[in-house]
Amino acid sequence: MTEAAPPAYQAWLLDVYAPPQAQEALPGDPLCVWLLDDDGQRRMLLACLPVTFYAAGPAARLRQAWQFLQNEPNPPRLGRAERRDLFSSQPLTVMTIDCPGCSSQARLFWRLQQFFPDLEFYDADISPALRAAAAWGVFPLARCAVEVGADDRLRRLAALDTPWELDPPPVPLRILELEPDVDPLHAEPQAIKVRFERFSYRFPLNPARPLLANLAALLRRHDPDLLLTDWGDTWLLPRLLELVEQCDTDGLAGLPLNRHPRAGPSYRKEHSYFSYGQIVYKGQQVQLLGRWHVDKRNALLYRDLGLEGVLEFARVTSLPVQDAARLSPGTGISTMQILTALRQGILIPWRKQQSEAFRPASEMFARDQGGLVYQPTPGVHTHVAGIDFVSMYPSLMVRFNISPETAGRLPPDPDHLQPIGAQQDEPPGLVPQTLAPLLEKRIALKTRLGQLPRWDPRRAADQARSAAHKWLLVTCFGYLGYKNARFGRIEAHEAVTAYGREALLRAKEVAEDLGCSVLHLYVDGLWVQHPGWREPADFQPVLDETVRRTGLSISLDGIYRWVVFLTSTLDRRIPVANRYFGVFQDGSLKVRGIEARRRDTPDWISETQMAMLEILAQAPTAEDIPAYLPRALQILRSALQALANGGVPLEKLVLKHRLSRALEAYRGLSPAAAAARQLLAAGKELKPGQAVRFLYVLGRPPAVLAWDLPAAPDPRRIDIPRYRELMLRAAHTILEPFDAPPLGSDGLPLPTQRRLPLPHPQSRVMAGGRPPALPGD
DNA sequence: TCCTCACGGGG
DNA sequence: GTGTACGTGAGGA
Repeated sequence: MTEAAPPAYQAWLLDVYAPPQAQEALPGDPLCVWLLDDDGQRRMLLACLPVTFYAAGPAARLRQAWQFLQNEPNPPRLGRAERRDLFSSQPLTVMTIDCPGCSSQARLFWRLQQFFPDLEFYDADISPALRAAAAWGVFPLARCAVEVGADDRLRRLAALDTPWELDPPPVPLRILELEPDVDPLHAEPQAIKVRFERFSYRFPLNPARPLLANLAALLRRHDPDLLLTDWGDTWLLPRLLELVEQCDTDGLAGLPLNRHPRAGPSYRKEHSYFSYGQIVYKGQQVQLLGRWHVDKRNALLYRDLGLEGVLEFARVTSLPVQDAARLSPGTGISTMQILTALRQGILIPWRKQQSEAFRPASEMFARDQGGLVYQPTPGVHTHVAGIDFVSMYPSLMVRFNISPETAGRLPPDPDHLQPIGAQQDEPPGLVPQTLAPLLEKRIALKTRLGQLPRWDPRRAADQARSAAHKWLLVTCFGYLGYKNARFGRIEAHEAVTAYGREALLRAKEVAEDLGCSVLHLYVDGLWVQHPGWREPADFQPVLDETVRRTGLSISLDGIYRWVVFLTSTLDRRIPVANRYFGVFQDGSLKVRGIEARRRDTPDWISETQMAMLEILAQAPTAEDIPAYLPRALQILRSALQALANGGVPLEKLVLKHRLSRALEAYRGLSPAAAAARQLLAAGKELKPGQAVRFLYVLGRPPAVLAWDLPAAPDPRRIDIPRYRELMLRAAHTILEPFDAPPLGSDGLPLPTQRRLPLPHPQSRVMAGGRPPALPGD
């Protein structure tokens, strides 16, 4: 960043942002653009990007706003124009407000909406990175052509590739990893560990001066693009900044965390928010300028996707890498829709005003049914294939052009589901346009994954990238029906589920027409049985014909050696839709809804239940299962013995619950709330969305002991009978379908009378209700 | 027997 | 800074 940039060259785009507030008054209101050159230089260039936003409302108010803006210190250029509003058929007349750059736009908009809160605003809250993405066609890590002017400012930036490349050139990023020697929530760290490539260092926290000097030297020497930390948001970086203050070294220059000159990191406060039907807790964040900070412990997306997935997420959404690692996938899909709208000149509402159009309640009930859920035939089944639609909901949106602006004109009933090749007489809407390339790339990635040999090093990266796409595709459906989404519309949401139900029913018809019986249907998947069929090729005609009749792609999840659909534990006559387990022909298990799949189940129980299932999975056919039951029971008995002897590590008995509300808001004293209170008394406050860990102990209910207390738990207090009960219940779940006799408290079969076989209900009820889960594929 | 609370899905 | 299902099962009163 010291040498002058050549007038024209190629580089990777690392980041785009507005200068920090203290430095806003740069001439021309430029953006900061970070580039990584081929010679390894990291360079910050300033770039001008004029932006326009819009206001609409009654003419008299707009005239007042016009006057107001003209009296501002640096008045923007004003005008009148017609623009397309996604939610109305007529173009909208708007006041255009041209600003020299993003910072002045943000300031003007802030002033304007304070004095004119009754006006509607469009394109008003778009981040600089998105503006740049729309104007220049660039995205994070894009390979770019760069032209630099005589004033050393960026004159032209243009992407040479697209986010849809399957094999983007690898970007030689420099990554410095930082972590304390112990979890700072449980102990006071004594040292900080640093890793860069194959070097690692360990610096004591005390005394602070040499620590800071060493870290500063490493930051200068390696100049990393990414600081990858453990607890960097909540502990490490705040602590380092404190030490900088205390030592009164050179201030920020003493520890160059930021690459941006003369700017400190920015903080975001901790908060809890609702996502995916549950409260999520996000700790305080420390964001850097000119380099990225990602706290592995506080970045949801990073935890799930890893670096490769996060980079892919940033590429396809255009979100800056540092944000991409931390945000939820819902933000990603929303960003992509905004970008599509920006590029097409569609107005982007500031706050969504549009709400669900009034409809009589009866009609709501009739239409808003969610995914189709069947009642499975309970018990053990063989010769069953699991068949799933591939990315069903996003595929429906693309194929049937379901989008907020097209939803009102959709055919009223789903009989219009047409086979492949059907003509679309409307241009694709905003949502399908946004999704189509994503779907295409995901399919291409998955196809390639299927062809890569197991040992191929590209597999891991492709898998992470494929997972990033899956997240985006899964959330786009929820966003369509979310009332606060900018481009959401409930009718579009309902159209998707209606088409989905129709497609699933057609698949069922196909299977039945070809002589199969259908054991179960679940939103985007079906389980079909044919006594004579064993090979994938046998079921292929069902797949092919379903593709023909629905126009959607479908895939064979696998053929089961056997699969068990469970009944309700409260009423043995009622099958439940989403509790089942089975073994594919290759011996791998598929397990849904039972204890081992639940996050709140103690590890000891999950592991024992899975170990028992692994034994049953060794049975070559369903008829052989009885011969394998004794070995499964043996596993159970040794687990119970270990429990009785104190041979189970206490951490394997820990239950985890996520707190859904503030502690005061709990009505009764649930086990989780009781444990959280113990922690509060010990000075550890948990916020909604954080998990509380606890053990069951002897005593009056709720007899729990919080796990993260300062004092180590006393093993003698463990409620052994209760854990035994939980374990027997989990064992029962998987053994009962095989008519295994009931178990005594020692895990031995009880010498009682034979039980009656399960009654099989003849009537299959199709339940409504929204799908409990969203099909990705 | 009622009420309250957390979980699922994906990989 | 962004998805407020809905059915099941467990725990407590």
